[in-house]
Amino acid sequence: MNEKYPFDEIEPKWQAYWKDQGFFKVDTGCADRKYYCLVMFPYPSAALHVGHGRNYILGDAVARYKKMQGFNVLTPMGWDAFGLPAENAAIKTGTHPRITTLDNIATMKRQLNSWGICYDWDREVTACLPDYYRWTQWLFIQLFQRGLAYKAKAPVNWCPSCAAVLANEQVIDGKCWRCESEVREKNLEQWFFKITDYAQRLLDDLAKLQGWPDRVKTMQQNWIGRSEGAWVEFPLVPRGDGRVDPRAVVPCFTTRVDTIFGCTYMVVAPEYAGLADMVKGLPEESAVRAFVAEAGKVASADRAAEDREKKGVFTGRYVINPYTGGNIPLWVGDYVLMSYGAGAVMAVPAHDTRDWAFAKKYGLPVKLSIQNAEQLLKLESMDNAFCDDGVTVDSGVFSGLPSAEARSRMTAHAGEKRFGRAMVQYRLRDWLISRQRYWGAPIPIIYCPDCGLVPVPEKDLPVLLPDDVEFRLTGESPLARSSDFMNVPCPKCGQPSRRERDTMDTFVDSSWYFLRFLSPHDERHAIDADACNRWMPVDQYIGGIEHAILHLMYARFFTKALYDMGLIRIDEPFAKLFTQGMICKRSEKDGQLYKMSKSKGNVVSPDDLIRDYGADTVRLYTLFIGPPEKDAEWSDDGIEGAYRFLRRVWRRVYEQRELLAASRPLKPDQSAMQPVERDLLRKTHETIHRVTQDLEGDFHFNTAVAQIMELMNAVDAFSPDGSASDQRKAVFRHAIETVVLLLAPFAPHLAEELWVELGHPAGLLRVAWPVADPAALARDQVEIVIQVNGKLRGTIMLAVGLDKATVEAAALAHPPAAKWASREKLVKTIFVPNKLINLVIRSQGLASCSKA
RNA sequence: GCCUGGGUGGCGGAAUGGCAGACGCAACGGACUUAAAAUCCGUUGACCGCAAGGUCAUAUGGGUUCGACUCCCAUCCCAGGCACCA
Repeated sequence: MNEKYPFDEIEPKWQAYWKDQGFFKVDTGCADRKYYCLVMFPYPSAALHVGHGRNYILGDAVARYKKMQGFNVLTPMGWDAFGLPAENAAIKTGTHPRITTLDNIATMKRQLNSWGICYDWDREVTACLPDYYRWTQWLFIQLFQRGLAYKAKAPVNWCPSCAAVLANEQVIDGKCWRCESEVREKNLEQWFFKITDYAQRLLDDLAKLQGWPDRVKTMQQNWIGRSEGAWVEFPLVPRGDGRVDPRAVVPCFTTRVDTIFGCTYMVVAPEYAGLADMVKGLPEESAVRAFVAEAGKVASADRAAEDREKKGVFTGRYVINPYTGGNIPLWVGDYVLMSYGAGAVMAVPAHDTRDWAFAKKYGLPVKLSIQNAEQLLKLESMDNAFCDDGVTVDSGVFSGLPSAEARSRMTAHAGEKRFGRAMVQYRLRDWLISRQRYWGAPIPIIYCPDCGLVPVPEKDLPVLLPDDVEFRLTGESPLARSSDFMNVPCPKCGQPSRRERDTMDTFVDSSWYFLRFLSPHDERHAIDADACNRWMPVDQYIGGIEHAILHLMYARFFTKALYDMGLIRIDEPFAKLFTQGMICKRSEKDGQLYKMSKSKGNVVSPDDLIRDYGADTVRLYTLFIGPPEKDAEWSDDGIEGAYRFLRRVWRRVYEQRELLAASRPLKPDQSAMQPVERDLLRKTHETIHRVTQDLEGDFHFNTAVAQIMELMNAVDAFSPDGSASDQRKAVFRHAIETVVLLLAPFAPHLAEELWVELGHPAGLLRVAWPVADPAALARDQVEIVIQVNGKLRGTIMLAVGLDKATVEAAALAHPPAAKWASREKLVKTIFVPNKLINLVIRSQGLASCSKA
């Protein structure tokens, strides 16, 4: 050992040691004290920056802490390795995505290792390799066979830049989640997963997720968007020319059936299926057609903008309000969405802001059907709709009812008269999973002219990606141009057929990988049910908030679907979820704070930092930077502080090496201790207690590290010399050993090295996490805060456990407090044992005033 | 508009009813050094005061309480989610 802190020597040494010792190898046959710690597996984009590092460092610290607590810790890692960036690179450079992806994986794996992050690499899974995507395809077929995967023509989100469709969850503010291009609507035949079948369970089971942050649950709840209401059918008034309508009713969904007596017109979406038939041959037909054509040209994102002026035209048709029997005009309007409810709305301008605006614009009638209990509504003086609940008026037999009651009675009435019923609608749409791209798992379906859609038989899986493709951006899957791939006999009848050309959304790959980690090399099954039932759910899942809806909802859906298939016996995959904040850095260009990204030019490479300061410093600073659930700003100065601290710990052990070697472990005899020794012993155990609490709570690594720094400050202040008593040396040694143990999850290399220097056998992960000794925590004197009228006026040291009267007397004898108290009349005293005494005083004059 | 969070020194942040600013960074002063780096010691919320000490201070304004960063009400601002979803 020497004075210099040789991180560059010790770090590779211990990394090799952990690997050789197989510290994180797990036998999933046994699940005693199991702890499945999982960090979201990354897309192998290129190289990691320190912002990415936060997840892995958090996860590694948790895994090491749990390991030291004696848990059987499973921490696997893999690669979400299919995806567009690699294919886009191939279009530019011609290099096959497999090559760039595997290269990137090698780089990132090296970086994770150099960070000292330990995984059970024997369980590594790589989504783009056939031994994984074979099972992704198998799972697709299981979903297909249960009707949970289907093909349908529908208006879908098309990203022109990615030349592929997107799921609803992947459109953020009308833009592609990956490249931020404006998304366009296209009517295409695509593959969907029927996640809407699970809407209610996905919503209900959020209640089971006690270990999830509320905001993630709220986001999923909003996304699922359940609303209760009624389905009401409005009969079409037969047309005058004798033609018969194919469908005689126009149904709509409403959450406000209580307002229906105020419904003065009805509006259908421009895409409404029966619209062309309804207007055929009418004088209004050409105007309706022109309107529909015009609405189709506007991007759906623009149409959805709330401040956009609503437009519409009269269809020439009328419908009958089934409650009033009255005729009301049927309009077509661009503010009605085809994709929600029935694609039609009953318009109640008096009680709906949007209908109000539309009615005012086109001069449609407005009728009150709800009164406000607090303030009488008058149509003449209203300048907007009244949208709150109230009491029904002018509503026939339903008049005079509170809104809630009116809704239930009126819905029941619709049921009796068979023109409607209660209904629940969800905002959630089915998950669009086909992609017109190469670098994904091929959808294992064959189109036979006679048999139709035929799933690829299990024995023929995987459907391998062909190599004879050219990477071009055409909007059609490159697979379509591989004749070897496309042409295949029908598995059922043998006649020439064609394969599905699209590949699956990469979110399918990540929807089940946490199960595959439990049997990564199983060549006969996708999932090992026994291992899953023993080891699932994941005890602690760690990842970014950006997946609050996307990955985290898809994975929940998959788990539930697999549960229903009887493949596993758990129906929620992640017991606890931790979403860490992003690490940002100020851009040198504009001084603004941005998430680290290559395009912003504000990335910090871990490679340089590990070279200059060592992995432990980078880890410690990353944990210390702030509360882990919040975003944080990377500071180059901050890392110096972490480095200084670790070097100080190293130097202290080095400087005191002889004394440390000479000190015997002593049963601390507190009665014989001097106060400074007693204080350091107490500080040591307080630190153990608080660090453990911080880790057991919400991973407050920042305060945990601060506690250890405080203990180290106390150790430095203590600094015994060679002539110190055995007792003193032992207390010192105990404190510094505790620093080393507590640092083990955070700065593991340094901790391992110093542990050996302190004369212990190698292998800190086998050492039990320290437990605070209550006897050491005890104190015989406490500092009591003296307040006068709630203001701090001094502190005194007193024996522990004194009663109120004694403390009050001591406080009154304390000069500064006595000065304040003596002037006035003592009214009462508030006493918090061992903590505080508050003397409440009133001036004589004031006291008499208040009596008067 | 609705739903979540949040607003504390020069900076990152601590404290969830009981000493506001732990810990770290930066800054300043000092020691060591030919010098620098590193290290060590000290100061550091604002204001008044020679000092003892005092006053103010946790977005703003009220309230509850012996006592409020913490609880309640209102307002402003910031971030995230949802949003023409009937």
